[in-house]
Amino acid sequence: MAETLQSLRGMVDLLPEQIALWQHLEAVAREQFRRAGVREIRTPLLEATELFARGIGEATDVVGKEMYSFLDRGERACTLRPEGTASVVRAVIQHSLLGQGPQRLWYGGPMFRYERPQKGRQRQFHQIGLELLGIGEARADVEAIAIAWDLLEALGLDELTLELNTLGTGEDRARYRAELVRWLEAHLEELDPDSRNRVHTNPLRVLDSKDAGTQALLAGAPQLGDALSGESHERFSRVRQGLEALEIPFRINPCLVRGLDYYSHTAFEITSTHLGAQATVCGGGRYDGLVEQLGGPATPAVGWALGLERLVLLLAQRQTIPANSPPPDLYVVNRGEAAEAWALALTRNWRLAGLAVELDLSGAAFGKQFKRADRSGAPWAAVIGDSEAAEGVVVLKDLRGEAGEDRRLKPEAVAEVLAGRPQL
RNA sequence: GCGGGCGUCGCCAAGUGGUUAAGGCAGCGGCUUGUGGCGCCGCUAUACGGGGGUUCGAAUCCCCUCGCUCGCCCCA
Repeated sequence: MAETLQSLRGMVDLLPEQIALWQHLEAVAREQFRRAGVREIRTPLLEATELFARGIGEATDVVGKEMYSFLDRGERACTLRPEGTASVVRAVIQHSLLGQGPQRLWYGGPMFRYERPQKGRQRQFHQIGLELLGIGEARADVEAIAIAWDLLEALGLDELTLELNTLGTGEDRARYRAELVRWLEAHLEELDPDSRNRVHTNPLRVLDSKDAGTQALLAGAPQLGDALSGESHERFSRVRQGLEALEIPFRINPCLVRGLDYYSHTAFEITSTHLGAQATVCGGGRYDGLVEQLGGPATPAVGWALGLERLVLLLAQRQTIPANSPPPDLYVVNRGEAAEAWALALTRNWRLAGLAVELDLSGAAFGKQFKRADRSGAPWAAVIGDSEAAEGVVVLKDLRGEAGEDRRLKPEAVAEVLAGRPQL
């Protein structure tokens, strides 16, 4: 036997058994977006590396060490998209969509990050995301969050926590960052080693340290809230009031810092306690500077992304929906040269009439075929042997009924019987 | 990139140095050459992730390697 091949690390197959769950998820999301007046956009999986470098930020982990990047045959620097927002913004700019007014868009599909796989994290993973472009109102943040929240509720998920924070404007954050770094440098000796490393690479992250000693120390650190302008404060309170008015529960988390550079003002995460270490199901926020940074007109925007693998883990735990695809309506048992040819034609006609029909192609003994018919889960079997083929009739057998007798019917009558309108 | 755990048939799983490596499920064949669900019998070509070593002898011990998995970092 030849050596077997495997999918690449972190690239998983979704087998037929799991597909019903995924399709359910996608259907619920589509319906949610339809109701919310959000249109779908599809962008390429492959983009110029520069798009992500400029959009997400050179210094972030996503860009610095997690991208699937390579040179194509024309020596162009290409990257498999690690997230959706940058591509959507690029497309919106490229096609001047903002000239038509604000854009309410959603996207879905695979994303790629070169990370060590673990629970709820793959190298190829799937996101569904929302972007509201051209709307700067605090109400847009609230609406975006509400759409995500309602989508998760429509999936039957509860025990979710919405965490909320504000990052202020870029200037607010830069001012605070400098202040925080000064303070951290003064207390360098007291920090845990992990946090010490982050003082210069990602100082805001230190606030989120899991080390108890560091957390205690941080009580005396400068607060992001104090560095915010009055306008930023005002804006954040409008977001909070909006959520309260919609009765969407949330928790203020001053340590919540989004990793990507483009965020400003509202930042939020929806987490579950049933996922292990990778608890974030949905993450998002406002990114008012991104469109301009990518060469478009200054445009406020807010959005989020949902991680589908994590949702699937939660749905599978809850057994919210059946995981199997439905059985066929009719199983065609057939044997004999003339019968087999006729069965193929009949199967096609029944399918054209809208029935889900499985044709037994084994040519095996009737007994075997009935066994398979039974296991297929089909409620009915059509039996076609050479005598039926000669007479132009089909034996219709009720596989599930108590006293279901076999009936000899014209093939045209089969669809009627299955539809519950027997015609004798 | 760094830690921990694990790798026996398609799936679950016994076996921890010694004649032919249990068992269950699934699959296939037969009992039953045109009627299934139950039952019985049999099969899945020497299957212990791969390579090397120790030993009279290894799935069982050692080394290396690959893979999976959980966690760190980071993120959805």
